[in-house]
Amino acid sequence: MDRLYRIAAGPARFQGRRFPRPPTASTMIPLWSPSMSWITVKSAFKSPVGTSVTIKGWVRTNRESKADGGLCFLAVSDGTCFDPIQCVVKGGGSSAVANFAEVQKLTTGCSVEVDGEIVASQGKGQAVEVLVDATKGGAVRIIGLVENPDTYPVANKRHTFEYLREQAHLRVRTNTFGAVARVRHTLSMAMHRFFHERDFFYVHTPIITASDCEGAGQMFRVSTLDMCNPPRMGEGAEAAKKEGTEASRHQGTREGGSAPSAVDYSHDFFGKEAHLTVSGQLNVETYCSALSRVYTFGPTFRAENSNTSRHLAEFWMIEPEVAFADLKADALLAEDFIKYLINAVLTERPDDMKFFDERIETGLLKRLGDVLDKPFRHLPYTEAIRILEQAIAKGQKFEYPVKWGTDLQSEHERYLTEQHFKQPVVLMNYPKQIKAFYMRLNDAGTDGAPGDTVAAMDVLVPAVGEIIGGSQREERLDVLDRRIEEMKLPVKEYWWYRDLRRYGTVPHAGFGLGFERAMMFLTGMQNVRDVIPFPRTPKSAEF
RNA sequence: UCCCCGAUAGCUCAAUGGUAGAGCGACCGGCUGUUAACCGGUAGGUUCUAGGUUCGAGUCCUAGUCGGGGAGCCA
Repeated sequence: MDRLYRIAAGPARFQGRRFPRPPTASTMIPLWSPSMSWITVKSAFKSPVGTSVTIKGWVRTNRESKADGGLCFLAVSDGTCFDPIQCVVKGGGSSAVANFAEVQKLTTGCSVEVDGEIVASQGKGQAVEVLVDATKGGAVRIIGLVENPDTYPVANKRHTFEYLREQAHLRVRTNTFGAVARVRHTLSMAMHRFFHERDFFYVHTPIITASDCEGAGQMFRVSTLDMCNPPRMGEGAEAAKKEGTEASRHQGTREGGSAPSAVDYSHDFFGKEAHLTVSGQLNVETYCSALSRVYTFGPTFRAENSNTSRHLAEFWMIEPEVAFADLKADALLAEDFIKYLINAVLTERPDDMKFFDERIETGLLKRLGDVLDKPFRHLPYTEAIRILEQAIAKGQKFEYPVKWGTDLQSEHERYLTEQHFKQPVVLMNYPKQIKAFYMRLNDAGTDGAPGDTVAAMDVLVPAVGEIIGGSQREERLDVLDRRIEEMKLPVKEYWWYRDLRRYGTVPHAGFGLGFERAMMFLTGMQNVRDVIPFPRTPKSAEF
């Protein structure tokens, strides 16, 4: 400890023993202090006029002028805020920096270190700028040039998002993707803060799962077996070994002859089949049954062949779980959560949000403000069906029929949230046959439903659609077992999940919020591939 | 996975089956406390891949690859 921190006060005593006093914010002297030698562009903007500063960053644009015997206007960004800072580099007389000829040749993307003075700007477009005058110690040190500016992938001009996706390693240097990155960070922090402030504990649920019981779509296999010659079950094992790769080559064509027997996963790394997780919920429920309020936030994997602007093979999901909570409480938590996130990005990243409002989605700020103003509309599924049927009777056209007991289609959800209510809608109490086994069975006739319903909820928001899916969980072992049986699931696999209902079961509820969908909702970005740094989609895992 | 659309200069897009074009960007010059600058000039192409039709294919046909929009699945 004393190697890292200088201890300001003497040793403390705890139960009679001497301990170094734990460092506090006021006694910690940071070892890593870049502000000693340079400051961020963000803090340069906040520095008073007259301050000598050094900044480091990348050139966004370089404009030249013949005024004052020669000037270069370097817009330099270090990503710490939306705006680059303008550095006015002198090129005439004794004020000229020594390497002015090189500075003139700087192009978009070059990295530089600039010494100068914060001054009030003479031009329009910025309040302050960095004056680089050699007589006042001003200098520009070139750190890295852009070789062949003609082919620099993110030249200073408009690019389509489709093109920039192919330049994912450089796209974060653009206005849009820099803003996305900062808002994404802000959203992560706000999300943790929201739960932390409400006594939730962050639980790291596993990425690899060996239980095939999560049941939320196709999974990616995790294996260390030799794909060309995997061990086989029973007698087939010997045959497969003899035939070598021949056997596996015929795996796909199971016609005639002896089909190779199933792969013996007892020889695999975990001794059984393993996959990447599709949800942390079942695991987090175990911690909920001891810590009361928990959440998990991590990557989630779906091997579905989904080719849409709203799906990724690898995405991040936030899943809170609350003990002693019912569906109503769950819905209110979800609403508080979404509003907290909106407020956080609006107050913490006003520069980026202004940009999204002006260039990405006109009216974004108003849309988000409207969501903050009104309570979410709660609506039973059964009532939603009635509204949709009435809409059809009045002439509204849908591609898919509306019928109690079937899932609502995207077009139905969009109608409800974008046209009928024009605000976020929480749909509740869905027919049991279209929802997962762990959702709590409602009493017969809840909301006047003609069939059995479960305590499920979906939060639908304009422009994005389903952003949250959640439910009250089935805490009654006998009812849970009946549901597992009805859905023909392997009850043995759920032994530890069932244990939670055997030993001190409690009502509990939770939801899952797709982090990238929240990003789309908050930024107005229309493609999920543009709100995650390195998107993974079918046929695409570059970078 | 299904339906529709697309792939031509670094980028965005034109080009009736008959010599490959523009804007932006880059480079050079002019002008300017500039800032989506402006004006003039220069360079830049195996038209996604493989077949096919044709005297002749960027253009028509077949297959494939990749990309986009929509749908399903969902978050």
